[in-house]
Amino acid sequence: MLSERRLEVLRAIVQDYVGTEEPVGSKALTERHKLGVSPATVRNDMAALEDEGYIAQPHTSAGRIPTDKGYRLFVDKLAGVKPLSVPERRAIQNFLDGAVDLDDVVGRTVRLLAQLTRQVAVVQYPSLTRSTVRHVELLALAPARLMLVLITDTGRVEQRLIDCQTPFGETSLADLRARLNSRIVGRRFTDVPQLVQDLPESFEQDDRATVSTVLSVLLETLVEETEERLMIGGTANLTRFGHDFPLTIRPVLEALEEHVVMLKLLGEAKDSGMTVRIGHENAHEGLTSTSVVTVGYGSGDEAVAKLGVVGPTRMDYPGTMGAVRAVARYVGQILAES
Amino acid sequence: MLSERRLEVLRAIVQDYVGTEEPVGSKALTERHKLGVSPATVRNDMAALEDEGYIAQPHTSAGRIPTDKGYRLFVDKLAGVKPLSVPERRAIQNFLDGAVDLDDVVGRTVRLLAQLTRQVAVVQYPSLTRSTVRHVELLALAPARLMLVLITDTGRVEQRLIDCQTPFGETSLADLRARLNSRIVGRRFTDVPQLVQDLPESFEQDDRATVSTVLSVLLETLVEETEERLMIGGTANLTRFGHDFPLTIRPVLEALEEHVVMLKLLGEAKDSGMTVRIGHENAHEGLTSTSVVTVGYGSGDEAVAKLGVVGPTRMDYPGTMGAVRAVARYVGQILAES
DNA sequence: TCCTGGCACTCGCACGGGCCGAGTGCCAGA
DNA sequence: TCTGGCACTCGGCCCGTGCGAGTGCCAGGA
Repeated sequence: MLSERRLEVLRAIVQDYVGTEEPVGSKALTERHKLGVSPATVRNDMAALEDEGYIAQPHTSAGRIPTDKGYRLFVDKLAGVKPLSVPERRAIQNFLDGAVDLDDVVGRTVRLLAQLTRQVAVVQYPSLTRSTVRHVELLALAPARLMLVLITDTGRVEQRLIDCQTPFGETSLADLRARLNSRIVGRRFTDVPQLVQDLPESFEQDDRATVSTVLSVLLETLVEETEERLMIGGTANLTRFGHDFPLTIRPVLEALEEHVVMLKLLGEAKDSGMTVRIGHENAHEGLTSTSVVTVGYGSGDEAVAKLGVVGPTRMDYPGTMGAVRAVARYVGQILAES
Repeated sequence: MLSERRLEVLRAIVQDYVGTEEPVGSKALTERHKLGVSPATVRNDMAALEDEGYIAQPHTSAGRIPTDKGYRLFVDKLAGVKPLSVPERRAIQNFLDGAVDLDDVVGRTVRLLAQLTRQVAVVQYPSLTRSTVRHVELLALAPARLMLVLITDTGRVEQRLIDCQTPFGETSLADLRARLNSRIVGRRFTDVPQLVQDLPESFEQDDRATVSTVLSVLLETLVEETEERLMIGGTANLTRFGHDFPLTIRPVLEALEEHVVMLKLLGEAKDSGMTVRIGHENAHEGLTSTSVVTVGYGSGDEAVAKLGVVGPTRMDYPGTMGAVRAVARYVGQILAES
């Protein structure tokens, strides 16, 4: 177990390195922090910390920098979450209050997070897995061509074109529309499949094929709808990443563009509370030199989606965590109001 | 006026520089291109080209690189549009054919363009100013609560909730729906206002207020719908930009994130035909070291939106223009089919 | 008039040596 | 267990040098 002072040394190293972006040596440490001991003592402590794998030397005769493991210890034991200042909180609220619809809320949140943390912001759209069906509409565009319109309780609308093999009569259409709506309106997406399972059987032989087609398109649409979307912003902040540019940020940009990757990343985080994944803790290869801070947000007590930031492992963890948490809270409030 | 050969020299310089990314000298030029003259002659030509401002030397005793003006001449007079190969065309078609809805079409287009050109792709959603109404649906969610669903010929769907002061009967609703559709289906957004102007008068006194409300929401939606959106992708390609990294790409990333800026940029381009803006020809400051190749696309002969790529001024113009044009054509086809 | 070969010149860049200094590990003493 | 001292390491910086690509100019020839 590390002594109290050694932890203090580690904290000082992390803080200094985050501030200066340069390896920190024993002498500089004693000058900037009131550790109450001499550089020589600090050197011994540093050697111990290095043995344990918390810090490392880029090259002999250079200062130390924290390892992923070092940051992990820092985040878990040494750092708190730095609350935002009152003006910052007020600014967040003002900025988010101006949003007019869901897209706008998410867009503003992304910009806000990116600006506050000076890092890349990732905001997931509220998930629809818990959504319900508000209405299903079926329109005949042509004798053998239907349009299916699905309206969700979150206000989203999806439409699909359906080509049928055989023409579908107006009365059959009205019938199907009515039966569909009476069965699934107000029900959750996940419940729909079994609710409509036996529907084709109750139709005339001639219409069954078409009904089945319509149902399969409907189920497909529901599945697609529950697919999660996200918005990303602040990528320009990647330019403040490090010195060895192209190599570092290229994979990050690539990962960010693959929304699937990012969604998986968010999915791996805890549903409630804040998650910090540091460097190699991130499964995706392109993100092993980044840290990801995420938190769930929601209109009630349940988290409906997640948001967070992606930045260099050398980031200001307390400040970032504070900003992420604060933004998540305010977004939750906004969603609850609307 | 520049002689034929000097133009040829300029073309050779542009081609070599685009290929190697290094200043090109007179000797290398004569070796790689069959100019039929000696390096000394080429040197004289280069001096003349430099006097005219078409090429420049990064430093004395280095080769020449084209200036923005040089690229401009190259694009206008010396370069054609390089058609894509048959396999490439087939790949485009296959890739785009898999799209299920408008978002998917745009998303696939962005990825395709980014991959083909290895640059940043920008695709504007089909603008609705020239769009026509495919269908309007009115649903009663509650006695005094309606939902308006607007479907456009480009496949976009918008919905709005409408709270009425007085309940609106099912028959009136069906009536309004039918009359609305018969008047505006197939008509342009811009024509809709005058087409529905006198509609309230033909309804019972009791229903007029509601009809007016519905109409005003519809018109509002049409206006909002014409607001333009865009999707951007392939930003990872920025890492292949140049040598002096952070400074170059930071402003570009910032400009790309400001969709307003990009929309303005697209708006400045010609509506029909291809537009190439080189370096300082771009009004936005962050993009003065980039070239932007854009072209309109649409389902018919009219362009409904634009797409293009943003890359370094040192780009393969013929190839890029070919890819942009081809993608625009196929996207147009896809939109026309659906 | 235009092209060509030749020649002297310029200058960026890569290479190598030497110096400096920050930082280290170790050790003996308090 | 902490401290001061000391020798050592090694990366970064500065500088001088040599190389070579590239240039401009000029005189001669088609």
